[in-house]
Amino acid sequence: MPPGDGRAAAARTEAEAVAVQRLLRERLVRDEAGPPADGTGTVAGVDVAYDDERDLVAAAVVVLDAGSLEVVAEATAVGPVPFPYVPGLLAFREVPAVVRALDRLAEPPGLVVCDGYGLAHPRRFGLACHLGVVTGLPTIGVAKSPFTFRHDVPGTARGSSSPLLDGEEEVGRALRTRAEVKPVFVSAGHRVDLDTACAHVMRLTPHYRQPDPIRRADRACRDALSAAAATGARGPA
DNA sequence: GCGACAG
DNA sequence: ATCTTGTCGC
Repeated sequence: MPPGDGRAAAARTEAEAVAVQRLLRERLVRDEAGPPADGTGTVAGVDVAYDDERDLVAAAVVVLDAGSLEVVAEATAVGPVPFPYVPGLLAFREVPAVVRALDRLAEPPGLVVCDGYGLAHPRRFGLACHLGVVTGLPTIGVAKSPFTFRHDVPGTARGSSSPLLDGEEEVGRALRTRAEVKPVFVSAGHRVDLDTACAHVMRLTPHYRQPDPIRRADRACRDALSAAAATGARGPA
């Protein structure tokens, strides 16, 4: 499917969503290393906030220069909530608004960092994989909890990691981005391998546990949601 | 069947 | 995700 064709990934029921995942998964590219984590190019963070009372979802994309980590572009999108929260089907709730926000950028980012999982998923097709296949962009997932997977506690030094395991299979990595602080859970998405994903996450976490682009996107989508809720509007004026 | 379960 | 004060530490 062509990049930006978000509607092709829509679903109304859980069974339909699972079927869509299985179809989209065939388009997942796993044999590319991904953009080098050497400070060149741009990296975007995406995140979404909800107001279920008002049936509003707000997505934000914040694009940073990969070297300086300064913001070079930003976009948001607001709309109705398209799908309930179902573990394993988060993408159907988040991806449509994120795709609309990405479409508003003048230039596509070199890498997209998602707040959630990629291959670390019951059907190996988490949010980051889904967004990557739908947009064609390289993606990785960075989650704050281990979901259903197990892992040994990594060393306490920044940069220590241990495999995130589904049985014997390494589906991601518990990566300590700050000494003495809970690790984050990194997994590959589309067109990026796990080692490269972890290297990017290290570069993107000079100060905090979570990658800078994610933190900025988190703030931006909350702001966009507040503005939309106050106005009663579903788009910028 | 029951519980656990990214955001 | 979201509801929410103070508190500890750099």
